Amino acid sequence: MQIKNKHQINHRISTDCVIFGFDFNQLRVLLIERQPVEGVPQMMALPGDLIFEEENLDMAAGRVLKELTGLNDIFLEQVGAFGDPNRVNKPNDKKWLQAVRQDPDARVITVAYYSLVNMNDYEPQPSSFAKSASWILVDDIKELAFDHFEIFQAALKKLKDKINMQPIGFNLLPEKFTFSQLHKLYESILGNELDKRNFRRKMLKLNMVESLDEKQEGVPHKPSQYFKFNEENYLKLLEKGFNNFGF
Amino acid sequence: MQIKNKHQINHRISTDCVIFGFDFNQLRVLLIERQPVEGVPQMMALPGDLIFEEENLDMAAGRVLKELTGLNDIFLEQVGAFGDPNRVNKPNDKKWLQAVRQDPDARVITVAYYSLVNMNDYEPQPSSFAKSASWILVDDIKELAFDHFEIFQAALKKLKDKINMQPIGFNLLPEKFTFSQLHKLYESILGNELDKRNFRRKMLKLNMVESLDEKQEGVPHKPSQYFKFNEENYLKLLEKGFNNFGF
DNA sequence: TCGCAAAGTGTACTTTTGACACAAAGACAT
DNA sequence: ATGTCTTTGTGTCAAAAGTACACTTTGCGA
Repeated sequence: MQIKNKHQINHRISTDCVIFGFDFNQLRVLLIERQPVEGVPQMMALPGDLIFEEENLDMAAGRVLKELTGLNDIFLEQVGAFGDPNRVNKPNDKKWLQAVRQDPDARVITVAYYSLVNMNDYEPQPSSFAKSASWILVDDIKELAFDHFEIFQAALKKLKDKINMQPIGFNLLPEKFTFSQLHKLYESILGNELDKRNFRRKMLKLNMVESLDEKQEGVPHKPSQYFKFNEENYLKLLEKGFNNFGF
Repeated sequence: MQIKNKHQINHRISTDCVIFGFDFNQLRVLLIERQPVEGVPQMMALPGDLIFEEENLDMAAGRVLKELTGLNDIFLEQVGAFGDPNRVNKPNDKKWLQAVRQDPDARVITVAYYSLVNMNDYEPQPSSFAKSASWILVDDIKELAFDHFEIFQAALKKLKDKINMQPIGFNLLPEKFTFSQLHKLYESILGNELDKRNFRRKMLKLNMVESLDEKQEGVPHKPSQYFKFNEENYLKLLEKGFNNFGF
């Protein structure tokens, strides 16, 4: 192992975000439509951007999220780094091209994040790339540009694993929610059915949700009670050396 | 968000490896002694290197592992990307200095990996940085150079979480092992005691280990049976939609 | 007042967990 | 050969958790 010029390679680092939302029925991801490019099949992509000079990784991901959704202080966690010198499709919007042209040998490494947002809070932003954003059903995502499909899969797996270890699902719901919304959310994330009664029993036993003195109104059936997440009780659970919900 | 020069920043990407080993009693990590540098307190560091031109991330981590331990085809998994433009201590061995000097603004981003090796297979390599490597008890690691302590903690957490989801612990043991070695291994990783009988019962129920027709010899006490990991049975478990061992 | 649609509730059975103590095997020293 | 030392290996019982399953309640609207 010697000192060689081959170390002296430039890298472009970007960040891509897998932004999950929940429409009270199914799980969705916010994807952007890429500009059509000749000879390249049109595919959707994860929102992302190059990293600015004065930013660290988390800040860059937060910025992408903010520019796209208008949201701040949102659940955001790293998935990992992806990238290969032989990466097939190079990105081709203007910024990327400009950056890459100046140094054609630059490799692209992307640090992926996933984020959980309450879809109701989302408002499309006027920024250039945000205009073409839309919420796509997770089950309908079959391919994405670049290596974004691989990133998406890794993010989804991470979400599945983590929902068993931390109460992160509440980030996808409004502050007040019904039990069936919560139930459906867990089913959507985990990808399988959960018995309604057993789910409710376990949730209540864990003591993580708290019933509010408020009911649904105007629904053509028995109105459901509203609940909210109780963080204090969750912290108590943690102190007891808790580590797996077992869903 | 406009096209600005601030995008045009160069990055050095390195990889650092948290290499875990198990001495049949406690968990250890392979650390290297850094060259003493004036004015900088002497601390141990994770082995790592810049990424070569023709490599992808996984290959670079594999190369570091190989140069240090002589081992190939070892369990190796990404922990994540770390790095901050304001990173306090910059590395200071020669390669790093040379690389960084040519572009003093270059930011360092490191992609961390963790690896599980059988300590018995390890043989110190003659390569420069491998000479100063030694196995340090996990419990004795209180500080490391750069942001390596943070990386180490993230790797250890990942190991703890993952041992409940996949049978990765066997990578730390020889092919044949005794039940108490396995038991002690799980205790070392999880950081708490596990009841001997209950541990054995669960392991056997899961059907992941298989008893061999071979016993310890020459030990001044009742010799223990040898066991080995049974991968087939584990795959059957997976098919049943298995996801958590619950240790 | 009837029908509809979703909410909300309990029980019996099985499986898993958790706590706990003593006999068995072999090496070695006397 | 006998005793001592050290670690292996084993079973039970009670409590907790998980699983499977169906009917009543509520409010709206026709």
